Amino acid sequence: MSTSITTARRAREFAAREELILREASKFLLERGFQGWNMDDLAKAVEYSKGTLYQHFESKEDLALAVCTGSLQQRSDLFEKASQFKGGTRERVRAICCACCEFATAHPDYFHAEMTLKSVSFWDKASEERREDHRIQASRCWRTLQQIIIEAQAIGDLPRDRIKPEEATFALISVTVGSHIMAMEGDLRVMAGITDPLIAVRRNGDLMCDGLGWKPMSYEMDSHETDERIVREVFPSATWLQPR
Amino acid sequence: MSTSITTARRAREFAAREELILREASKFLLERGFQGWNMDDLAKAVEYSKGTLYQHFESKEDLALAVCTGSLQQRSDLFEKASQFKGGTRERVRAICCACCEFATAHPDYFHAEMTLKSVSFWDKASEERREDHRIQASRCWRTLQQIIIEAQAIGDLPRDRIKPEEATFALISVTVGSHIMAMEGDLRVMAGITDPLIAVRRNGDLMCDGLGWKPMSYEMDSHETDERIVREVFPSATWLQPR
DNA sequence: ATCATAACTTGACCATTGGTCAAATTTTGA
DNA sequence: TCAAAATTTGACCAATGGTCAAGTTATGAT
Repeated sequence: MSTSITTARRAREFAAREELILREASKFLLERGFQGWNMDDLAKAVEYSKGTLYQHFESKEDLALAVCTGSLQQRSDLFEKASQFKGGTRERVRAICCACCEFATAHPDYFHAEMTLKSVSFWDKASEERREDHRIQASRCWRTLQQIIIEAQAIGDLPRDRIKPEEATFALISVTVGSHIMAMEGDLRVMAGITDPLIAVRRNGDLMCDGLGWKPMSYEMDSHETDERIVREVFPSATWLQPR
Repeated sequence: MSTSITTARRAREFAAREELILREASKFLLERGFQGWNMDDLAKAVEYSKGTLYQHFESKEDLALAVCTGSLQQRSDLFEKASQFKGGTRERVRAICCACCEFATAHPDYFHAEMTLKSVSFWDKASEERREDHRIQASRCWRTLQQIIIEAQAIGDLPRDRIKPEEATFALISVTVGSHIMAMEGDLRVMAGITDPLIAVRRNGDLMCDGLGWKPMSYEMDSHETDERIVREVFPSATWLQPR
């Protein structure tokens, strides 16, 4: 009876419960921030005792990191989906920016949570395994974007002499993350006169691409029309694209 | 005796002690993150009792926000100093980017702390007065940059038809913040092959300016020579500029 | 010099919460 | 039907943010 017939079901139930915990914790974390909830609340919400929670996660930080990694995985999934959009390289980066918008709609406060976790004292308290998972997902995002950049340089849409692919990837990731964080900031939105923060995210991505010399330039293409095609083909259930 | 002769000294002593508390708390916050220290540790470090700390700050969050606002004030000061650099508009944005490098050197973990504080549950626990102070400092940064952009559009260095000044400001603030955060990320630095993160920060600022169509373009100017002039004239004690 | 009052400082104490573990409960397979 | 194994539980502990009555010091009038 080394592998009983029940072990498979057990494993499935265990995984399902972990899902449940992650789902509830995700709500708490994104709505209230790391400090805004406690493990007793969560135990009550999932209808298991606290001890059971600690059978899945070795600390509150470990759990929060797992939640973030889950979000990041979805982000990577969206990136990969976007990168398969049929079109020129420049349109495909635009699709990546659209993936960011799709992600931001589903996880509006992800980056705050993420930044909180990056503080030394948090990161240390999570398990090494969980940290590794997070690194893996982060690198998936990175590689998806980098792939498009390499291709663009090979085709000649993006200058090869001016910038190295890693530098371009770094620039685009930076502007995307920065725009997200800033766009979610209430006061800044007012100052910037932003009505739709997600348009601003895509716009900033465009500007960075222009800076990289990525052809065609943003003022040579119809962004809105491109967005409509991308949404139709890749994110049909998107809610964030306003009609013109 | 409505205003005794001692009241002035008292006020001075009070202010001095607040400085002391902020200085120590700043060390703790930037080295260990919000969770990495407690009020007892801090009380011991400043050699006052915990009760006295709470005469200055109404909660740990309130104190942490005050620390961040202090950092942000220094950031704004550096921005204003940089904006007075004698040179073309494009050189002056470069000077702002240099101010960011100067700031990042002195406050390497500022943005992590800042992001942590932005979580709902933190922000709520700080006093309204302290939150207002923070808003004021944030808007100083914003306005300094915006001023240069308006000037550049007036002179004709920056196209007026393509983008509104607030949009340009938003784009540059976003890329700066994003670059900072990403540049401090160990794993990403490896992937991006970055040896000096602060060069990458300035480079991204350059690329965004290029995207905005800000003349002269980055490939038409000698960035390193510009940096040397900026450092000599505005940040003479800077340590972050490598010789060519 | 003395003293009543005001201003300030202190640290014992409280409530909350992350984390543990012995005991209780349930499941398993014979 | 039952003993052993696996799982779940929640009382309990330690750490820590925050309070406040008691203690200490400074003040200015006499």
